[in-house]
Amino acid sequence: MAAGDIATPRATARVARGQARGRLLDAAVDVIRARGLSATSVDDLCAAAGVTKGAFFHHFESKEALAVAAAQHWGATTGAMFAAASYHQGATAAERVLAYVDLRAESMQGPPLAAISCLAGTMVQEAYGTSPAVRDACGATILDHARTLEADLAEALADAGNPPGVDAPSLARHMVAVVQGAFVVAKAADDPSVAVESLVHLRRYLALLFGA
Amino acid sequence: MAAGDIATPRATARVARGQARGRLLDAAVDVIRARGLSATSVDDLCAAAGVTKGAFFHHFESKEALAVAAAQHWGATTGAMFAAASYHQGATAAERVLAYVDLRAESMQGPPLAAISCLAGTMVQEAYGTSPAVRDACGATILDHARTLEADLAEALADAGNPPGVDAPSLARHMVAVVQGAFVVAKAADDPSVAVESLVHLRRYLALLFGA
DNA sequence: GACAAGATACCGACTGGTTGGTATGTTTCC
DNA sequence: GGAAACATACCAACCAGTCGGTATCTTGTC
Repeated sequence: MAAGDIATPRATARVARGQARGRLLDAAVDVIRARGLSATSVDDLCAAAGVTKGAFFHHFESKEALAVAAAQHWGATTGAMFAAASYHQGATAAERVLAYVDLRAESMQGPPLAAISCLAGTMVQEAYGTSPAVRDACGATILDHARTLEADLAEALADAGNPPGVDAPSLARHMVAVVQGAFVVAKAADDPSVAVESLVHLRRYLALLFGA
Repeated sequence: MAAGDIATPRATARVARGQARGRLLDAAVDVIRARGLSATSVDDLCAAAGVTKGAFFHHFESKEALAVAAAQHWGATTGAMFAAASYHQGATAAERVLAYVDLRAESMQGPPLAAISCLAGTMVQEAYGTSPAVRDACGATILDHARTLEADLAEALADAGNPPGVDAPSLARHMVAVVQGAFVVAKAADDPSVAVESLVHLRRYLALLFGA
């Protein structure tokens, strides 16, 4: 651009320098969650992020590397959200666990169906047979989240006299399994309310365990 | 081939005439379950079925049409299997429901992880944002299966005095949700035993509902 | 604080391979 | 002999990834 030119706006909206990586990760979460990993092209991602292909491959060495980073980004984002949530303020462990289930149920009621899904859960099924790196990243995200539930579960079970055959780690994994399954049947029925119904059953199961 | 030539064996194994459609459907179930729909190419499917591309597009007008047919084929195959299963012979409705859960748990223990998944559940997540026809076919398969559980559930709940807030249709959908979620976390953990654990929790929930 | 020099961030045309799909020819069965 | 069931060659679009180049920032030196 010569010295005296007026600032010429670009035809395509472009993004400020230094933001490409973050915008690509955010766009990846949105687009991959809605359309799946292999149905999403690198060009799709670039268009959604307002970034060029050059920027994409400057920050990520491959589409697979972006997927791994997106899974970790998803885990960090949602992890921070759950860590800051108010369900931790319940007086008893059982109350905190049930409030967590309520929170998850609430978050399934507002947004459109395409948005109420888990990036890690969606990608782990797709990547299981094709990309060990993506599978590992998604698996770690899901199991890390399950682990954050274990302490309250162990305490709540102890308060209930430790019902035989029930342990906190497997119960935590069951809780995330129900959430993931709820996403699947919600898409099957094309109706978020069936996901909420499933969480109501999960809540009842937990209440029965804690109350008995 | 001139008249007089000896029967020349083909380099690639080819399949008897009239079997192409069935072999393609079977191959689709296997390959798509393992690698996902959009990661599976038409050529992959043809190779797995021992069939040429000409045969593929003779029987299916598009890859999407094959996916729809595969979802229906999956529903018919598994539907027949469950209809013929021995869990229907339980004396009480509660016993039949619990025996169904046991059957599903057993079927998660033998085969390799890639094989213990649901075609419809895997595809519905992937196709939700890209192909309404595939989504509908998968959704119908999943919800049809849930409906086959409703009669026993309604009877078992009635035997238990109809616990308040619990209805058979939503409980049936919850059961299939847990199964679908179990598949997801099994892949996340790369370990089928976490899927079985989840079914144990489902069984306990049902037993608590029926016994109270 | 000016300036050279290297490093980082980004651009976009291009490429080789793959994809879903087609056009047309051949075989088999009734 | 005609229709259904294939087979083969082919195509245009798309895809992940490359590469030579440019713009901006950082750092060391005086």
